[in-house]
Amino acid sequence: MNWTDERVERLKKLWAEGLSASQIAAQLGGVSRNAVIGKVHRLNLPGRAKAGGATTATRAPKRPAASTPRPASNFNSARISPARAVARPQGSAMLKEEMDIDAIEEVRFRPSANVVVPISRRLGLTELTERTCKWPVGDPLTDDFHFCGCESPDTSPYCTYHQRMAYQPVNERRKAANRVA
DNA sequence: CCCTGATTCGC
DNA sequence: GCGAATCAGG
Repeated sequence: MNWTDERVERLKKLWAEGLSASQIAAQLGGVSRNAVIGKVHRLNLPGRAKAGGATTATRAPKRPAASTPRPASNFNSARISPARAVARPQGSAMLKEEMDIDAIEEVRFRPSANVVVPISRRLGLTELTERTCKWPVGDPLTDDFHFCGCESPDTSPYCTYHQRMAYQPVNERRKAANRVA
């Protein structure tokens, strides 16, 4: 995974918005937070530490809107807490069963307390490339339908977040749904 | 422990 | 230039 101009621009933007290095790494995909931090330094982007010492982000106590829910377009939250916030509030058009499965996915596919959800780039079908996540978002019958569009590794049609969902067998998902219901 | 960013250094 | 390993702090 190399630092293309496009990825560097996204890095700069997200860093300027105050997202943490690990969050940015999740948005870009294919890089670690260390890689992001390293790149930030090489680009001479303004760091977040106090001048001088070898210490850390003492400053930047209030990050803009990064770790708190964003404006709330349907998929654009940076973080969600476990049992909360369904990622696809396509409410009216969504089947009840589908909502249940989504809710379970929120809980089942979390590596830790928080799940970093990629910010959908809301690409249309014709905007997809080999390396963009092809996870569909929303109801295909509405104008709002789009694809995740985040960076995906060439080994998968999906970004790292959606791979977890894509590879979960459907019957497993249904069983899980029944268990809870 | 979870997280943060900063630094080092072999590649 | 890159980023894993490590450090140091919250």
